[in-house]
Amino acid sequence: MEVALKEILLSKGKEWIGIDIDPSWIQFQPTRKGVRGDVTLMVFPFAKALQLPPAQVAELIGKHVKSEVSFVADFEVIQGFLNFVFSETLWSDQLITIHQNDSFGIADPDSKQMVMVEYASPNTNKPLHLGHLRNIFLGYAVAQLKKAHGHQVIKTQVINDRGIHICKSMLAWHRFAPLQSNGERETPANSGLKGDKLVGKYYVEFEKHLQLEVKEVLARWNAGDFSNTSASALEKFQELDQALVGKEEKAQAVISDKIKELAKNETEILRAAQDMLVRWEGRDPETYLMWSAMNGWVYEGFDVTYQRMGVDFDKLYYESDTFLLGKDQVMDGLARGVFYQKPDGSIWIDLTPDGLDEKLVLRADGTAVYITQDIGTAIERFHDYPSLSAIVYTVGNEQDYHFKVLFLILYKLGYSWAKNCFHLSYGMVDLPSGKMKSREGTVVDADDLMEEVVNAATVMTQERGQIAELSETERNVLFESIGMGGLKYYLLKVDPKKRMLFNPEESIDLTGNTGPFIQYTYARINSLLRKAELVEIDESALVIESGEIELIKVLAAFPQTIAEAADNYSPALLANYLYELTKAYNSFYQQSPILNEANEGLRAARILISKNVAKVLKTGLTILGINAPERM
RNA sequence: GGUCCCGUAGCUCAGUUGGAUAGAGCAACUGCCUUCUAAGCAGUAGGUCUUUGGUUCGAAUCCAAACGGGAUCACCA
Repeated sequence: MEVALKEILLSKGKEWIGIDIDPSWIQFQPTRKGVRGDVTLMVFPFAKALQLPPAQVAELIGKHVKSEVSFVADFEVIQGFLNFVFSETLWSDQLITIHQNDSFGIADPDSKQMVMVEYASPNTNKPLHLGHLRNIFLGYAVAQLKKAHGHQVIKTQVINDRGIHICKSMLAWHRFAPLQSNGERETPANSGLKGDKLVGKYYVEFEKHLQLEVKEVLARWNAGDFSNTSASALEKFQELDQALVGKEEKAQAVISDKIKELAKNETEILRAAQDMLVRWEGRDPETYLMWSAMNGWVYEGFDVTYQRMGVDFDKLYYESDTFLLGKDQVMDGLARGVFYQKPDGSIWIDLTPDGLDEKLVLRADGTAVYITQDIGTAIERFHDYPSLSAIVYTVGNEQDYHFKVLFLILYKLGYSWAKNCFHLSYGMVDLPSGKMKSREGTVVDADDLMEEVVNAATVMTQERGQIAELSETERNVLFESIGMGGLKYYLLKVDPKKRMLFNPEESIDLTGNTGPFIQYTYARINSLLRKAELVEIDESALVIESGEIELIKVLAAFPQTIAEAADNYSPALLANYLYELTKAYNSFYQQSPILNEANEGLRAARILISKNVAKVLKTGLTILGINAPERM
C-alpha cells in the first residue's frame, strides 16, 4: 500500500502542491497506537521545502489523496502527521490473500544465493554447556531464517578433533581409567556413561594431575632444585624471578602466571601428552586407534545431545582433515607480496594500514596456526560448493578480532566473497552468580539443563494441560516440546550480540514472554478450529471491524519480519514478532466471541483470522526450531 | 594503554532508514472462568533512556567527550 501511495505522490506531486516531490521526503510509518489511521506520512520535509506550516501541507495532500486514491477512505491531520485511513475492503482482501498463501511469509526456495552457516563447532574434550546451547540454537535458527528468506543453506560445523587437548584426555584415560576384571578400561558401553561425558571426565582428570605436578615443579624451583629442568626453562625462570623484585603486586601476579606457564611445560604429564600428539601426527597405530575410539565416543554423545536439541548438519569438517590446509595459500600469498617473511622464517601480514596489528600466519617451523587453518578451510568450502556466496560463522564475541582479521586477509588474497562473510558474534551467557567457570564448577551442562526444563514442563503440563485425549507417547512428545520450546525461546528472544543473563527459574516459566505462552495460544486456536470445522465460510461476505483490522495488520507484517530477521541474522526479531502477534490475538480472543458470534460475516472473518494467526505462529516457531503442539 | 561491544522501570529485555504520550514480561497490588483451553485477559503502580555537550522542526536512536561494565590485543585453539 505504501509503495502504491508513494508512486501516486511522486506522479501527482507537482499538480497537487506545485513543486516536484523528492523521493526522500516520502517517509511512511505505521500509525501510532490509539490514533485513528493505518499509515502515517511525515509532512515535515514537505513543509520545509514549501515554507508552509506542516498542518496546512498535510491538509492539502490529504484532501487530494482521499479524493483520488480508491483504497484511502479518510485522512486525519494531527500535529505534523498525516494519517490515512484505509477502506474496509482493503483489509478483507488482504486477509484473503494471506489465507490463500499456504507458505505465507516464506520466500521461494533457492531464489537467493547459497549461504553456509557454521555453528556448534565444539571441542571434543568437554561436554556441551549452556554457552553451546545459545550458539547452536542461534546458528540453527539463522540457517532456518536464511532458508525461509529464499537462500539455499548448508549447515555445517567444524569438529576440533585434533591437537593437544584431545591427547590430554587420551593420556589420562590410558593412565587413570581403572582396568576392569575383563581387562577393559572404562568405556561408554561398559559404564553406561555418555561418551562425551566420559572423555570430559578424563580431561578434568588430566588437568588435576597437571596442577599437582606444576605445584611440585614450582616447589622444587623455589628450593633451588633444577635437576629435571631444561636449560631454556631455567634461563627464563631466572630471568622472570629477577623481574619479580621490586614490582607492584599486579605486575608480580602477571609474572607469577608466566612462571606457572613455564612450570607447566616442565611437567612430565604435559610432556607425555605432547609426545602423544607427535605420535598421533606420525600416525602411530596404537595412538591412532585410541584417538579414533575416543573421538567416536564423543561424537555419539554429541549426537544424542544434538538430536534432543532438534538440530542437524548437512556437512561436517573435521579439523584432523583440514589442519594442513592454508599453508599453500600462505605461500602463494607470500609470493604475491600479500605476506612477508621475517628472518627467522615466520610469515606475517601487516594490517596496520587497516587499523589492525601485524599478524602471524605461519610459524617459523612451517606449522600452521589457528588462522592459517581458517584461511584454508574457508577457501576449501568455496571449492566444495562452487555456487556458495557467503559463510556465516556462529562464534562467540571474544573472537571478534580474529574474524575481522580473517576476512581482511581473505579479501587481500583476492577473494571477493570475503566481503559477504559474516561473523555472527553473540554475547556470553551469564548466570545470576556471575560468569560460568569450569574451575569453579559453575558450568551448566547442556544435557542436565535440557533434562531439567523438560521435567519442569512435565510437572506443569500434568497440572494444567488439556491432555486427557493424548496417548502416553504423545504426552512425552508434548512435554519435550514445551520444555525445549521454553528453553529455545528464552535463549533466542534476546538480541544475539548482547551478553545475556540466564536465570534458571525464568527459563522454565510458562507465562508472559515465553515459548510456552506462544505454544499455548497456538494450541488454543487449534482447539477452536477443530470445533469450527463444520462452519461454512463465505469469503466474499467477510465483515471486518477495528479489532480484526488490528490483527490483519500484524499478520501482514510477517513477511517483512522474516526478511529483516534474515538480513540482520537475528532470530530475536522473529521471536519478538511472534510474541506481539500472540499478545494481539489473545487480547482479541478474550474480548470477541468467535464461534459464538451471531453475525455470519463477522464470524467467518474471525475464524479466518484465527486460522492464519495459527499458520503464522507455526511457521515462525518452526523457523526458530520450536515445536507447535496441537493440544496442550 | 590501543581496538571493539554494551549501558532503557526493582529484575530480565523490546524499542533498525531520527518522529507523536519510551513499551513488554517478571516481581507487587485490583478485578474477570455457568459461553470457544484462565499457560489467558483487563487494570493500578513503577523512567533524569548513565552523564554532559553538539547536529535539527524533532534524539533512547546520529556525532563528540566523560563515567561504568565486558571482550580482545599469543609462534593457544
